[in-house]
Amino acid sequence: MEVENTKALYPIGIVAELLNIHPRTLRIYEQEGLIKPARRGGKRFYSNNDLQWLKCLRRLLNEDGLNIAGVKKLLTVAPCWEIRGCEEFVRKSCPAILNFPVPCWDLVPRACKEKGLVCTECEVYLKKKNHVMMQRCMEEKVQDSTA
DNA sequence: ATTCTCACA
DNA sequence: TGTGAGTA
Repeated sequence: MEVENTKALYPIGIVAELLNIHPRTLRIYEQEGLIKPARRGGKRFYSNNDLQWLKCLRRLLNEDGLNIAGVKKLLTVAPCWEIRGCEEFVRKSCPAILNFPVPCWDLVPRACKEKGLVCTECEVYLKKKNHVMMQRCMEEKVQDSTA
């Protein structure tokens, strides 16, 4: 049965235990804008989508040689909906990438625009590349590194 | 019992 | 990144 993956259910302690990530680290990820857990009464609560994203983030950070800055960059240049041509109603119910710090549908390729530069090819290339990376990452079966 | 923020190593 | 302090 498909429950709401967007519902914030887990407090930071549970998430930390489930993913073996120090609470401090989780807070830093949030501080860096890489994750946006819900807030209830000043407390953080993560959804299943958040967990999935965290697993993906972990892989990006630990295995794919990316750092926080790198992941941030990735997120700023990956308007997947534009690449896939998703309708608005599709975007709003996208199960994979949903609880991102910045909703994917709000992302706008701005790197070049701000500079008044028009490197369309480069932009498209990056978007596709990022899209593929994100898709693969989110789809991957994550093996808990429960050491 | 838990989490929060902040400072410090 | 991880810990300890002092709260809420």
